[in-house]
Amino acid sequence: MPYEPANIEARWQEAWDKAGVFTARRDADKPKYYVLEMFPYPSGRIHMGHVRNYTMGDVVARYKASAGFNVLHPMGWDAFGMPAENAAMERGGHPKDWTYSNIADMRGQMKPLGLSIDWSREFATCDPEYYGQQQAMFIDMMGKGLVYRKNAVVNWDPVDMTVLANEQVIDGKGWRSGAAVERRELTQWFFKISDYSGELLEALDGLKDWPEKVRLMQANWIGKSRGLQFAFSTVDAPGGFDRIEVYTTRPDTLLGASFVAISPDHPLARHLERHDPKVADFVADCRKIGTSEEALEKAEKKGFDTGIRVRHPFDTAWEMPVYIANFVLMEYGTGAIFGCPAHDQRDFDFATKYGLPIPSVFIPEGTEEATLTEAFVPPKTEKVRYIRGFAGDEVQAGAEAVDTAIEFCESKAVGHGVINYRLRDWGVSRQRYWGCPIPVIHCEACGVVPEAKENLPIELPYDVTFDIPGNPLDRHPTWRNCACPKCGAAARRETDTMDTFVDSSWYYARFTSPHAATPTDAEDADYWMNVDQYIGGVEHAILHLLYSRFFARAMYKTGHLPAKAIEPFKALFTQGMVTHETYATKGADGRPVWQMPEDVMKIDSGAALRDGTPVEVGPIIKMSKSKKNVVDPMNIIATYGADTARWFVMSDSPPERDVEWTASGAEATAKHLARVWALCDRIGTMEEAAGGEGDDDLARATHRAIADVTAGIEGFAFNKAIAKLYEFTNTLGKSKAGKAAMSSSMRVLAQLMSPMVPHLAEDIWAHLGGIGLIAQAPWPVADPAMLVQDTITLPIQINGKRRAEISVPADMPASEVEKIVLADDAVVKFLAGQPVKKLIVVPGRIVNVVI
RNA sequence: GCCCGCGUGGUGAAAUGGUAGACACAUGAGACUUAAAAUCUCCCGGCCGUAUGGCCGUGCCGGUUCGAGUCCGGCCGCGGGCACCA
Repeated sequence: MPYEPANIEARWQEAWDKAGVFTARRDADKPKYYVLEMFPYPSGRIHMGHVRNYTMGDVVARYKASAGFNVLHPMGWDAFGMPAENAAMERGGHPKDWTYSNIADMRGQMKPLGLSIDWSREFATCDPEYYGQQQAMFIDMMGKGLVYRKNAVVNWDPVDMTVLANEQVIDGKGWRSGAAVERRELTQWFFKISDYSGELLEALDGLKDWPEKVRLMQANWIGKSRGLQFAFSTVDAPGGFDRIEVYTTRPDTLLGASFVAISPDHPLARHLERHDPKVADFVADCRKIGTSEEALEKAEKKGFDTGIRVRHPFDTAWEMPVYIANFVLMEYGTGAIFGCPAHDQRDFDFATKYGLPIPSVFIPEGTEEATLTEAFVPPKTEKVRYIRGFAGDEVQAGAEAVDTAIEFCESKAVGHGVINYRLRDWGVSRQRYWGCPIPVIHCEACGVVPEAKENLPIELPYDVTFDIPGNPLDRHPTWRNCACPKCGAAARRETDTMDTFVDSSWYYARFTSPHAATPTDAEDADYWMNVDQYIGGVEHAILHLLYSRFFARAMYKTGHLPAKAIEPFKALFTQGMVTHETYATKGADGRPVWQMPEDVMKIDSGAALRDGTPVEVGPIIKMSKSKKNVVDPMNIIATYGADTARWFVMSDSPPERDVEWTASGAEATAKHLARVWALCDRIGTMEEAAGGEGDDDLARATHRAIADVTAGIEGFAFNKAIAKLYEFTNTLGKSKAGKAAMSSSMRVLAQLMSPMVPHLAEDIWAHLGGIGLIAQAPWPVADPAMLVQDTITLPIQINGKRRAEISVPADMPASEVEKIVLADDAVVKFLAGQPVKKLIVVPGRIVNVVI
């Protein structure tokens, strides 16, 4: 019988459906296990990153179910966002129709993968049922003081008259219009995530099952620092600005100050801007840089001397200039800094550019003061000699010096020590249609008031068009005009929608009770939370995961989650990305036009489109819609079957590492699975009495395989689990054991393979007399007695180089091993009579003879 | 620019500080076949050598250690994130 995946896969998927194997129900008698993969954006096509992500989750879900857990494994759609509006603008149609049709397409592509998903819990974030509950929570959060409004800057395209995302700003120009982008200030909605800065940081220590690197990245993002806040008194400053407050994390370098720099958005800069055209020019120039931190940091550092001077707090005769500088952020600290060029490279460059002094505060121990060619910035733990210190020992580490400097300044009433966080409040306003409407009403009499809950959901109106840029909600009078829920007077609805990160910050909680009339159901949330294993791309290491951690706390505060769920993800696994080469042709304006891999042909001189247009082959980067370097897994499934696609993405590459997609290899996987099936077929037709040689060896190999594969799956080392499965398959194929032993081992092989290739595994199971569905059979357990080895091979090193090896009983004491080693022919020959200085025996591992 | 990660054969990779290259892919050689495909077997880091074997080898430079792919310091290259991409 040949291996026919198309045939068996459909059959087993039907069998699972019929038996309702994956429908999750609360069951107090079983331990629960909630496994979740980051839900996809419904672009319309699944890509290899999805296949990798969801297969990984499926392996865990199927394994845990076999191991006796009551598993919840849901799926949904992160369905709001810009691509739907872009599609509407480019091709016509409606974002809602586009999105739901994409969801239907993608569901149709995912189902053949045979994932053990409880599809009865599926929802999309653009379902009014979902976003209505999100609006209810927004209102609850307003009630708890977690929501506020303030001014914030956005990228403004003056030609298209629309707000641009950072991604839509390319080299300071709008992606469609090509117009120079301006910064514009708008009143926007914010979540007070900064209330939780300290807690979100400290709680990272408790996330033992998160990757260290993610915790580090989050810690750095929150950016706790201790420093000194103090004021410089000004000379020749306008009225009301007799002091400039600054914050510094290096108060120990106060005597190395050479200038003060304020943000272009600092109140003093704003004041000067109104009165001095030259300041206005400079500030306007600063505002041409995009709003992203990356753009600011990469921009040429520029300053404008305001002519205002400040007095040094320790010496009123010492005056320093005040610059407006494009690299000072208004959002961090006080929006003003003092520059210490000797010990900060950016300040050094600035001082060099504007001819400012560069006095050293400390120098390396054992050296003399010298003219610096770059800033001297040793680690804060390194001891240095303070030549312009004012507190503490002459020789001390930066960290101590900061503490003593703060103490000293406090005692002299020059400022006070403060804890500062880099984390900013979360701006959630988006001036776009395809998002969750912010459920707020602007009333002339009552001001800004939350919508009444009984009016929820505030649904998006369908009758909108995208022929004019801008937010269609703004120009939709019947939707916009409403009654004030407080006084009943005519009022206007908020037209901002929420950041799509809000949608993805609580979907995991909604899955526990996807159709509840409140955001969550207390009993369901209590039973299923937390997510035991969360799996997704490392690119979400900071924003999505931090926002989710905040949102879970906000949901606890508003009574929508139990206290135990404030850290919603018990364990996190960040899979590597699926990468691919990028391809671009040159557009009319010289900017790159990205091309799909399937449209590109490799030719001798490089690559080209089918019509011969030359294509530039770009860097290998994360597959992304915007760069079009995506590959369609559907043809792999059509040609070889889902099991081949699943096995292939799990084999070879470790799951946390990036993998570059290449077409080769899928065929080899299909061949292997066919070999496994052929082996099963052969065993099925064996004579009962045949063979019988080495039954015990096969049993040992089987238990070894159970132990190794189980360890591989538990440890997220799927590639190693698969290598062990290859090894075991080869052993089984060569075995001369009898039918009963072969058959039993083959069924174990099928079980061990079942998380990866569930359809083939079911078929083998059924073929060799397994009872019921393999999906419901208990996971095999290795007998420890079958794993012990009697003799082991010990390599012998001489001076760290391998020279010989010996075979000894596994439990031989070290003293015995030493004797055998020293008597070994090869060792004696190598020693050539030289005395042995040291003999290291690492039991069960290695012997090293030092001469 | 700042934060984080990664770098091992032709390729994907493996290796609690303990025999570098398990397990695969590709190439090559062979068996079967009239032939091809399929299947099976063998070789497969480099150099020297008939071989036992020897020397070199985990991006580069240095350090710790009896022993370093693994730990530490400094570089180089690539990737991720940088708050309005999802």
